[in-house]
Amino acid sequence: MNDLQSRLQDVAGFNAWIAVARACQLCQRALQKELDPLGLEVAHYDVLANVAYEEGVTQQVLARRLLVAKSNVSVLLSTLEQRGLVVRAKDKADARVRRLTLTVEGRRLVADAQKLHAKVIEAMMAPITAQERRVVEDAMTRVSAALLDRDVTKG
Amino acid sequence: MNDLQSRLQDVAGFNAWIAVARACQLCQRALQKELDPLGLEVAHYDVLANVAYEEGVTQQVLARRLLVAKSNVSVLLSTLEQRGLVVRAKDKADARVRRLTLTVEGRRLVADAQKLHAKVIEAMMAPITAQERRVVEDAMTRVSAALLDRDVTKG
DNA sequence: CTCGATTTGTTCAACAATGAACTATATAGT
DNA sequence: ACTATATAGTTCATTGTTGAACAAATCGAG
Repeated sequence: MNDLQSRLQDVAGFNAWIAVARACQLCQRALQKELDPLGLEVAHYDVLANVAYEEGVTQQVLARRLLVAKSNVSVLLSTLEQRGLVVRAKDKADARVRRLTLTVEGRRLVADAQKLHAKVIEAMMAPITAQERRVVEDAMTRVSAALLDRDVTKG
Repeated sequence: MNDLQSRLQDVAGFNAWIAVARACQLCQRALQKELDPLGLEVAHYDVLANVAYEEGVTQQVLARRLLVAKSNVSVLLSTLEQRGLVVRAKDKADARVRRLTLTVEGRRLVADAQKLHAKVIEAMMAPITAQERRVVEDAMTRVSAALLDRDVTKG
């Protein structure tokens, strides 16, 4: 097999992936710019949004879901707790785990943030048809599955 | 308009976007794991790959392309230069700019790294059909355009 | 020509994310 | 019961990334 001149460009899916990665980084930036006025980092927002989505979630689960280190979640929550946005409550059944809930102010802030987040998503998804969105979601879900699979298999 | 119970989930394209973001993070991780044996960070690889793609590129252009701070590019290049992988040559016409080129060893290393990168992309794109790839690339390109547009328009 | 405004790249201080080491609780095997 | 193992969360040192301040070179309007 002659791969002397095989270039990365020629790998099937390479250009598609570059487009995905670029869009992702740009989205991250746009979201951060929107959240700035709320004094909220994207990382903090991600935590709040997930707690809002599932009250009583634990830090470990949160870390796995957000794909960040649990030590990071710990630090982020310390800040958010000091700001009075979340509370870490001890679990009755298992003294190790802290169940996370939002305070009233936390709920208010995350609602505001989600409106801004929705604005960004709507703006950037505007040029994409409903059918394309379905294809993208479906394809990316399978990509994630393939990556997780590989991760489990190889290491 | 009653948006009292409007949730982020209901925003068209939200779930598609979550899938994209998740796939991106997982890919970043998988790539890092592959590059570890070469003693290469993804950030360093990104720089090398771009210089390989366009020899003589400047640091500013590189920073814009990679969507990172130019100060970061400066630091990354210092490391890569010390490792003997790239050279920063003064431009004859404009004494401010440094033209970047790979050394022989840099070329060798980036070739190895790109083989690993190709492996990751092939693995994760395997479950996606050629047609889907086209849709994804096309859609994500338009998403990037929309985000850049918004960025320019708004601030 | 020349003075102000831009552009390229560097340095530095602040900060955010990580992995490793740690404490404490819980679970399982004998 | 008792030890070993695993899990939840914290702390800390290290590292990477950023934005701001800066120096050097270029450009441009008058």
